[in-house]
Amino acid sequence: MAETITTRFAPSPTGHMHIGNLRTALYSYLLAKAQGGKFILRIEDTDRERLVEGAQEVILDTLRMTGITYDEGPGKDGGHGPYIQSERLPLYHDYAQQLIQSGHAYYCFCTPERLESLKDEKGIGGYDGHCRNLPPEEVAEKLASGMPHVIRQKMPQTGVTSYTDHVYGEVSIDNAELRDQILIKADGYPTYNFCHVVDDHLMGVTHVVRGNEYLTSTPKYCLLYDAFGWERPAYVHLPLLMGKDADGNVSKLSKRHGAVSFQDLVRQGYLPEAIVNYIALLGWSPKDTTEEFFTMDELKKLFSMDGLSKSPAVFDYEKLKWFNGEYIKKMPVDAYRERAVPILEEICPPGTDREKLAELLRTRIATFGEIPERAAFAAERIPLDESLFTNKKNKTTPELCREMIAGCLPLLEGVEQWDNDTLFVVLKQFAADNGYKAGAVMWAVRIAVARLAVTPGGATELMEVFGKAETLERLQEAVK
RNA sequence: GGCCCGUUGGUCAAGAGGUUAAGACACCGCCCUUUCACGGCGGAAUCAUGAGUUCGAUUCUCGUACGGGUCACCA
Repeated sequence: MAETITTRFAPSPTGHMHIGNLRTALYSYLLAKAQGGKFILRIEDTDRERLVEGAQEVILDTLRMTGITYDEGPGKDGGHGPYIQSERLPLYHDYAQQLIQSGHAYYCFCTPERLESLKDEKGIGGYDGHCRNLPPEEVAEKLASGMPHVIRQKMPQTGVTSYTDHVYGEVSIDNAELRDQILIKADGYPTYNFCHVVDDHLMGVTHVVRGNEYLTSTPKYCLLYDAFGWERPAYVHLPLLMGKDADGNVSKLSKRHGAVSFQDLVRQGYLPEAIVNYIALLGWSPKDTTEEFFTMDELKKLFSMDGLSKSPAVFDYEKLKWFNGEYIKKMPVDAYRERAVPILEEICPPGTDREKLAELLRTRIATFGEIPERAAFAAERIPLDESLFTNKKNKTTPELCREMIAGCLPLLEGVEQWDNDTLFVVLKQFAADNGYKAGAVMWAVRIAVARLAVTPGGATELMEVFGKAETLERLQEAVK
């Protein structure tokens, strides 16, 4: 049997799902699934100060909405639980003790103040190893007296630590660069640096997929594996997602670049499928195809590590919008109506044909969030700006427009079958009978009805949306 | 600042020694057309830079520049 792989997604419950995190989850999931492997979800809630209520739900909801399903995780024990780090505390302490026994870790009693004094004016400066070689008696004494302490990893002070990343190749760091990082904090909780290593090993994770901000700290984790005598996992570091600010500067994607959480994007009217499709292509590209549209199932078949890019990718909201617009066009009619019509029902007067309007809007919106704005002209009669009547191509003027509208009004009043096709025939005939250009009549009527230069449909389509009564009132208002 | 990583059009990107250097978004033009949109067609636009290796470098090597990441009792 072929060797099976296991990946994981290990988010912190921060209350929102950053889009970069989501992409990490996606790639991690896809990597496992592309090879028939296992995907684990683990909650890393060891930062007690940043705990947010309900945050775990946000994570679970996001995964459910995007179709990223885990084989093991909270509520789905696969024999490696619990999957929430705060419920695994004794484990970490046992392993930390093991490291102290073997001389790979030690107690440190330095105060936060002393640590702070070690930093330079730019806030840079690491631990100096002050407690590295405390006499055992002193340690025992301080421990017995209940003095606050942390446990630090003892780094080698010479030599080089290297590992091979699947994206970036060999990465080497001088051990002298490594500081004695904290494994167990003063509050008894482990740091990410420590517990993720313990958990990944215990849970059988074979491939660690994460953002490239961990690229240079990975040697420290490798050293931990070595200290325990555990086999190091394969590392797959992902290029970062960047945002571009108004000045054109790029940096790690954050709130200042716009909506960056999955929840925000959904709230703005983006479809999960579109978001997934777009971010799948940010930092990865499929082989042998220029295709842009992929379902999760297709991605699962296509994903492979050699399609991963090394360079950071700028998140382009324009392209996301385009994807979303395409997904909206592809939605089944019923699903689309279910989302669009309620929005229109809230803002448009009762006589409006909301379903028709929704249909007209469909090819013109990129997100559902645009609907209220695009339909505002139907929500209420905006004042008519006479200058809109002037149109070069159709050679119309306000005077001519009023004349044409006044002329066709009686005809329209007699129309029984109030729909686009009928109205179009009637107005076209009216134009022909009176020596007007059809385009000119359409222009006049559309402007008079919508009071907008750009509308989500032609004159007669809008007339159908407004209904007979509202249309006639709007037209009469225009020639008064 | 030290260390690490990266650099193909405005953006996402394919290509990995010899190519007219794909494709997509955005942009521009034309067509379709009762406006806009959709759709169709076309266009402009890229290998950061210097040196080396080579018959030949976008592709390999080194330097430079620029960009990013990281140096927490955060993950």
